[in-house]
Amino acid sequence: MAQRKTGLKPTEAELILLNVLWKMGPATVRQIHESVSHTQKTGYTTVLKILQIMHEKTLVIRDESNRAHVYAAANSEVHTQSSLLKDLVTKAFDGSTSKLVMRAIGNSISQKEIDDIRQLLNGLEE
Amino acid sequence: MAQRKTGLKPTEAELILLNVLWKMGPATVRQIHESVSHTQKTGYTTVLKILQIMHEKTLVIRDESNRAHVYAAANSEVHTQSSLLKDLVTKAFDGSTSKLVMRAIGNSISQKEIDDIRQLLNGLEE
DNA sequence: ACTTATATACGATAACAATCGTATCCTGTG
DNA sequence: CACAGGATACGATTGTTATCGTATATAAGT
Repeated sequence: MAQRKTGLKPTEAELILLNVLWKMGPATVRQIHESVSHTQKTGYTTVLKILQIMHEKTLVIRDESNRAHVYAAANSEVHTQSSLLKDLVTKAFDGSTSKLVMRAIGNSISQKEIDDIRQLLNGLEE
Repeated sequence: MAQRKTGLKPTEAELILLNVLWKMGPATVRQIHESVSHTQKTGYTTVLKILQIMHEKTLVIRDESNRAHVYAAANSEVHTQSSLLKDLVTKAFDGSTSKLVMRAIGNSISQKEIDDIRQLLNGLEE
């Protein structure tokens, strides 16, 4: 029931690694594992394996010119965020972005965040 | 790497069934399957099985007083939506709700939706 | 050249998700 | 009361995710 073809959604663990790559930029497995091990207790080869799988899925690209391969996210953070949001909108919000937005806002949000959003709305209108 | 204890996230298939229950209210397996089979080609016993699992996970409650058990969502749509959003915010938006909101709005949204959101922001401010 | 440290590759495993087939169990009707 | 229709229960199967252990390869010192 999951799509394998186009528009593949990163799994839980994959998303964690992508976040690291977006923050750090291209990095070796060792660097990625180092970074991730602050919060996760996952082993080195596990991270390696996940990255290899992500490579097959083309979620990351890698430079193999050096012995220690250098991995980088294949898609931008923005692109991936949009994709995940779109997925959630269709599956849990009846396809309505505004429903999602209003639910998100309703949850809890600061005055500054409200201002930021209003600002964005103004910018959108022309 | 998934939490089993509290705050359990419905899976793909489970979310589809929850959506049906939210729309229809309490329903039997047959009714649910009927409704879902318009868009999914899933079998009757599959739906039954998923509902049984959801019952174990307490995602649904059921009334067994009649032969055909009557299932109902254990949590409200709003509650579940909020929970899913919170999950996504922490995993893909660095914990920032406004980042998520702005990304969602940036995606594509109609004038009416913009108005709706602005309305809500105004209401929030006192 | 040998050894050591470090990389990747590969295969196995356990948990979970999704899907059914089959068995079993009511229950209303003739 | 027997039985046919329809409901739940119970595995079994397949695919995916996450996790490692072990094997193998390679580069750098000594």
